[in-house]
Amino acid sequence: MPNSVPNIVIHRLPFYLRALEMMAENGQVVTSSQELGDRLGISSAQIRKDLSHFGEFGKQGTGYEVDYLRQQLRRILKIEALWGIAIVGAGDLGHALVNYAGFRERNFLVETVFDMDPKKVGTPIGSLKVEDQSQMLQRLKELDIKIAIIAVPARNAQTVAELLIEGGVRAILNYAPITLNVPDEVCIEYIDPVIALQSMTYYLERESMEQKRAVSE
Amino acid sequence: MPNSVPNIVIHRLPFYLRALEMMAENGQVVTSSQELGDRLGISSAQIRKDLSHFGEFGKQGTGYEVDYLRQQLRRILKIEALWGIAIVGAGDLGHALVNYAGFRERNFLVETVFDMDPKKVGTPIGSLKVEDQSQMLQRLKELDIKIAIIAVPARNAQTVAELLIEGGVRAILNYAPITLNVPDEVCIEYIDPVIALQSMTYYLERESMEQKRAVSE
DNA sequence: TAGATTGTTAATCGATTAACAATC
DNA sequence: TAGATTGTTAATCGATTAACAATC
Repeated sequence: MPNSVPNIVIHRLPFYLRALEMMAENGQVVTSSQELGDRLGISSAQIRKDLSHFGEFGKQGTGYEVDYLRQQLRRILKIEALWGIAIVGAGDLGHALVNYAGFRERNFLVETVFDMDPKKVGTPIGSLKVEDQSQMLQRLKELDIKIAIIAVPARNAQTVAELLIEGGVRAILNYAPITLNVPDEVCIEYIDPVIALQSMTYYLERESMEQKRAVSE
Repeated sequence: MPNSVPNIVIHRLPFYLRALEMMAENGQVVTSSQELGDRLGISSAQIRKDLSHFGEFGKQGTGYEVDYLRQQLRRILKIEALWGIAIVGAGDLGHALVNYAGFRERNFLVETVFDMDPKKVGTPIGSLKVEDQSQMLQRLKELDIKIAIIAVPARNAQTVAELLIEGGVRAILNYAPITLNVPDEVCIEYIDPVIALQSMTYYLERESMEQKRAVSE
């Protein structure tokens, strides 16, 4: 794949888009790499460089039209049309995810939610009903689902991932606190709040006299 | 700050730790940079290099003692003792976070949860009661809270962040879909599932005949 | 025209990796 | 001893930034 765009650039584009969406909401018509950079804590040069991988979207002297750049970024990220997603795991987290309005607002539609616990199967969450995980393979194919979110305990996550992939899923957002093994052609992203906290405590000082007692093991 | 460890290295350490915790659970006594790397999809050289910023933890010929390296990483990340955290926002997400057992298991204790909605104040979540956001400043100081999680709508997030910082918070995990402006000395990490999804769709193909219709604006 | 800002180049900076002596 | 694996060096690779001609 010659001249492929660096992954790190792709990961910044959604942040550019998010800032542009907000500007558009506020009725702002044009912006500049300088302004975007200030908002996002990124240099203006980096923003121009990143965008230059995909074409020329601005005008010298004036900057970028918010609406146009927003449309272009949506096209580049392939999020102009709706993507259906499946959620696996109907615990507290699964519930919160199914009910999260931000997916629909930003063109992702939660089409189905699965759980392996017979007591949960059939119970309603929002407008959906929890489906049986044993039917997952078949249902994923029926619905032509390409994106899934894993919200099951760590010990089940690898098995679930394999089942998802067998069912045709090509992008996985994994909330289980474990690194998964997936083929190269499958995209995977991780969300683990504890990992995020742990990389901040490094920078904190333990200053208080009375340290809180550690959990005994 | 001479010779400071790159931020990207700090961000990998929690993943090393998470893998080691799992090995320890399985009763594994020693590991190698090779094995850790294979598990995490990272080169063995990178793992050795990362660790070398902090000292020598292995033995030539045999590798690393799982338990020892785990202890050292906990010390480096300053997570040997318990950290108290506050959660702001008692919606679906706030609920899921307060009830998430993974915090306690990994040495973070949710000490309090706030909301600005009078109807939510006083209601129980797990063993906590939702507190009034107007009391937040005072309560943060009383409890000596250094770490907080923002789980409020985007439009309120900046104000909440400023209040948290005024209350002494030095590390913020922000779930609101907006980039926040905080002073240099405050750590901030972001979790936005939609951003994670959007950087995966770039790599997906729109192959199906019938594209799902986009949301109209 | 004067001022502003883009897109792009080249230089700089930083991170990753290959390789290997040291040594368990 | 032979095999394995560390910690570290130097080379490579890639990303960021400064600077500026082009031009709106």
